[in-house]
Amino acid sequence: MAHHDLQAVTQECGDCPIRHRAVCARCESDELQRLEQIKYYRSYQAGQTVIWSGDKMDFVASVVTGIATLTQTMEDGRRQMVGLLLPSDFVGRPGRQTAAYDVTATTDLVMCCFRKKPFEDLMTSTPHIAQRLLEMTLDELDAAREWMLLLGRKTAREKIASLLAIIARRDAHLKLKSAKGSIVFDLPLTREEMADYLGLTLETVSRQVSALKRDGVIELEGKRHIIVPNFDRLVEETGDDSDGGFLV
Amino acid sequence: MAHHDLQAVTQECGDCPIRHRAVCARCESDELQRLEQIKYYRSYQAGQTVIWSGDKMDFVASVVTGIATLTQTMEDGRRQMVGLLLPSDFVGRPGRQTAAYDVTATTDLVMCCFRKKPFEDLMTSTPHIAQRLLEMTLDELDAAREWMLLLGRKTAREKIASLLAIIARRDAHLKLKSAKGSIVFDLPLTREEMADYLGLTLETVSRQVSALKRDGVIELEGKRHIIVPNFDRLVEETGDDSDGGFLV
DNA sequence: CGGCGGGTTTGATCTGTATCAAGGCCCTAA
DNA sequence: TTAGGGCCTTGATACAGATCAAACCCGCCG
Repeated sequence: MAHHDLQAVTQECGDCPIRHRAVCARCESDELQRLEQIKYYRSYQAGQTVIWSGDKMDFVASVVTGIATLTQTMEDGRRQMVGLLLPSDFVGRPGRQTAAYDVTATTDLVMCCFRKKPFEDLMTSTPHIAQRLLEMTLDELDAAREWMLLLGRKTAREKIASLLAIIARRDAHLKLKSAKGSIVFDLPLTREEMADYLGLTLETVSRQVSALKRDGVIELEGKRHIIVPNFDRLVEETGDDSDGGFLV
Repeated sequence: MAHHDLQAVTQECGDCPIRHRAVCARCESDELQRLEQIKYYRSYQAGQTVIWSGDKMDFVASVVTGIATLTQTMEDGRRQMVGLLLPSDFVGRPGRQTAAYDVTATTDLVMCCFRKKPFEDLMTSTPHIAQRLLEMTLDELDAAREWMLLLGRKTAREKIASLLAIIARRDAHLKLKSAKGSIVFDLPLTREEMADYLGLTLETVSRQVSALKRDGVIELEGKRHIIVPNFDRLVEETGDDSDGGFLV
């Protein structure tokens, strides 16, 4: 199960998701205790940069609320998003000194941080944490490979449909399903951020969103509020095997 | 250090690289002993499929010699390579039943396999293995993200240059440096495989290789033998920050 | 109320890469 | 020796998406 219901997490494990994601699955109370002792919180405003690529990064962290992105930028300014961090996702790499990517808050953001050194110590002494982190990293690697197929081989229309399906799917449980089974959600990204995610320009994103609307695949209320009347129809547009299209 | 010299590995740790990559770094003799007991070897001919996406996969493995690829294929036949496995790289995922990608031998290939169940048992009982695997997976994730930037934002010429630089770099220590500092190596991939790696068509790959040759960035002997007279010049063509261009 | 700015849409045009097609090179087998 | 088949190159053309440019929407502030 790639993503947990945030509410369930917080109910089960207190306010810090990493306790669930990284430990709780097989937790022992003294491990929790020790994590508890080294954690602290940081908040960021929408648009704020959490850390720049190349900067010293002396903590690892887990997203509590809000959304952050990992991006790479080329010298001439071309940008590619390489990670989209949702609540309970993990940032940072044990054993690395400096950040490899720009991390930016795209919404207001709260992260639960652990200073790197104590966290690494904890990791070597409590095997469950490394195992949990391994599982999470393997999930991320799978997601990255899915993303590579999208970037390398999908058309603009398929890319947009895929992104909408990903967003609809990942937090389907938080969203309203209207009586007749429509799925409704708000885009957490600007057109430009969508473009950076998909390897397109913002104009192309805008055009393809309009095209999907014109063709009745989605409906729009304002710029950000999306209604998907028929999820299967959307999945057909992604180019993916349809059976991957389960909705939790 | 992302890749180890295969010879050093085999000298140090016997004939099975995973012993080094997954364990040796902090090894204890009884762990080695137990890995030893569950390992076995499999060989494949160039072009042979190791496993199809969706097939049952009851082992994990490590490449001993040769090269394998991970690819994803869409229903209509579009293909994207999502992994390039070199000696000492790891395949398979503890905790997953079925293969997520097609695995293909692009050269003759020898893999060192471990049946999944005993390997998982070993993993839960010896923390070093999970930690080693975590490091390796994080390296792969970094590589995947680099690859995403390439697929999403680089031009065809930059993609080709990047791939050549990656190949040149990864096994620089195996290759001849001629007197005046040229780097020389053989492409392990066909034009079509390069295209699947880069999200291009084989015609575009061919044209851009010719263009780099015409512009003196590389020299060709036959179709596969590459001479890079000036590595820094090649790196300039990749679009990457130059300081990433260290040559081990 | 009016102006302003960020995010967005839409139009016109350009261009890099795909597509379609032909031919070359080299190895192997008859 | 020739024939066949991978693999690769090159040319002509088509087209998806980029680029350049203008205008829209809407919330905010003076």
